[in-house]
Amino acid sequence: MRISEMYAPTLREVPAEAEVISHKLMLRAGFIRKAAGGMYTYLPLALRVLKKIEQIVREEMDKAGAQELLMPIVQPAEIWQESGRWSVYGDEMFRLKDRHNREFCLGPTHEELVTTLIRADVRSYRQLPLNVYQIQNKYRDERRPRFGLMRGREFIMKDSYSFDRDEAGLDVAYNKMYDAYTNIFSRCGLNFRPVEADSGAIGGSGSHEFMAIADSGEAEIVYCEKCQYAANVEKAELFPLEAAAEEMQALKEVETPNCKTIEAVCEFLHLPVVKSVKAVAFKSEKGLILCFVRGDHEVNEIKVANACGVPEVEMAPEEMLTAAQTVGGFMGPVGMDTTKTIVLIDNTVMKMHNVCCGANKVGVHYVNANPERDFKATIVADIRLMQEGDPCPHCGAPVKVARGIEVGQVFKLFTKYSSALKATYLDEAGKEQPMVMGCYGIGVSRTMAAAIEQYNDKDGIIWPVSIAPYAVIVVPVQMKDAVSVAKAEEVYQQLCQAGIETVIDDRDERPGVKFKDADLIGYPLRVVVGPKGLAEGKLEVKARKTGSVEMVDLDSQYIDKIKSLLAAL
RNA sequence: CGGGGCGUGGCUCAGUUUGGUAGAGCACCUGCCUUGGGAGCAGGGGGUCGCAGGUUCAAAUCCUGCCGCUCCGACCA
Repeated sequence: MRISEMYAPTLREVPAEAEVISHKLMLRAGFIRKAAGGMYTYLPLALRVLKKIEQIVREEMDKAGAQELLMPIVQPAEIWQESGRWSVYGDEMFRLKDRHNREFCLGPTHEELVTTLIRADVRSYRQLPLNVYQIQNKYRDERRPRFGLMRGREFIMKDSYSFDRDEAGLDVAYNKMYDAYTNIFSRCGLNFRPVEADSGAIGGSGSHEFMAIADSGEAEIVYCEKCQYAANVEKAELFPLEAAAEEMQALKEVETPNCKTIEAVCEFLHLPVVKSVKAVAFKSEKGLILCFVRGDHEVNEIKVANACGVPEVEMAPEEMLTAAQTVGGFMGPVGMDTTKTIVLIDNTVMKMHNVCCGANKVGVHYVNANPERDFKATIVADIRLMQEGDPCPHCGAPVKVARGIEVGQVFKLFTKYSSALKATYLDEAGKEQPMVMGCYGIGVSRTMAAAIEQYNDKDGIIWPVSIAPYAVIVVPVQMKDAVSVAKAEEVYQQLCQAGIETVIDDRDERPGVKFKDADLIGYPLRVVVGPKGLAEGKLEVKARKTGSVEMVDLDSQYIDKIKSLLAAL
């Protein structure tokens, strides 16, 4: 490819709309252009990267026994009504009608379509197991698309679905996908980590997310350096913390005027924050949920929802609360009617002694409150958010916290969709059984963005060789020097013939312009051909990643030398 | 959906407070010159100032409504 002919318009300045580094660099380096909020055109360079990633995905999926197919993006409403998700999905689904006024949606995911596909064709246990996948655009009308390709309304996804006779079969399929994903992200050069993820209403030990480690990631993960434990904070389980034994003191009301935060109360009463209990109120389909955690802990909303058996919770609006509750800091568990309101107490709180908590009166707290004697729970559960330094649930060592970009997820669906959509098979006994399903997703376009988030510097992108749009750029540096221009052309041709994906910057531009563009786009190797090097019979080969420059003799071995330099990256 | 910010040539932005001939840099075109890290000079093309109303002799500028983008929050198979 000749740069003079390539459609890759680079920008000197960053468009104002971009916030994260991958978005800025993809715009500046001529990889993407925005068509609408959360929707982007992939220019030729980006498409090459996406195809590289897709190829890796295909190879690993095929190796794991999955078969590629392609389902329509536009899906009929009926199957979504049948699964019950037509109404559940809400505004996040792009909906449309055809000329006959029939309803459709743009597929946000394909469980319904694939399940109705398979149920029509698979009747016998002899046809199982089956694992199918596709790579196509998905559509989710996000409330807040952001960060360029990291959270778009249209994005490229590899989604696959496994169908098995039973849970043992599902485990096999799941583990194959887990391994395939590990191979895929390793081959893409990502710094990633599989973490345990929340599996919501379906429950079980049924989900892992593959997180590309990046500060710009939207997800928070915890991990243990001693054992291999790693989890999304939403999921991370916590055992109750034991508090040292103490003799119970008499419950006492104290005036705490103007103390609106737990820190203020504790300071006023000269108590450590770990001796206090704070409250957080949520709204759910089961009504008000009052949660209590230790003063220095945070509530994990996902755990709250799971503990109460509701699909989701949100912060309670003021009108659901009393004055003492909303004025702040004065809500407490003592005296609550646990049959009328859901009082959800963190398991650590139930181990505490002589604690300070709100007295449900403005300006008043209790001290020396004790669980069981002074307050009870409707539900006791682990509802707090794991924090840095909390004990690892596997080995007890203090955990670390990091941020990640979710580039893939593997999920055991069990019979959620096969039951709803009646996807059954006949077993050996001729008995009808629901298929046991798993689903597995990879955000292909997001993986490209994640790679840039991980590999960049002040000059631009630094592509891992495996997914770089081209491996090598040849730069004739003195366009007036016909000898070196001709030599550059020859080198370019020979590298192409050797099967190395190469471009030549044949533009009549000054060297600085070419170098800046090459750095910005992030070709792994840059081969400069100029009078200086040629005088000594050498090429100047610079690695984008390390910045190291090597003078390579322009002899019969130079292509092998360049190949080995590429392999070393 | 709640709260903030912003919409002026392809890009980055000034001009809006205090109404009076639409600007700069970059990019683009022509020529000269230059060539190892985004050169220089000269000339040139390109903008219904987001849209629609309103006030005014006169609106990028003031008023009203709408749209879009963006940030924070909420939300997220």
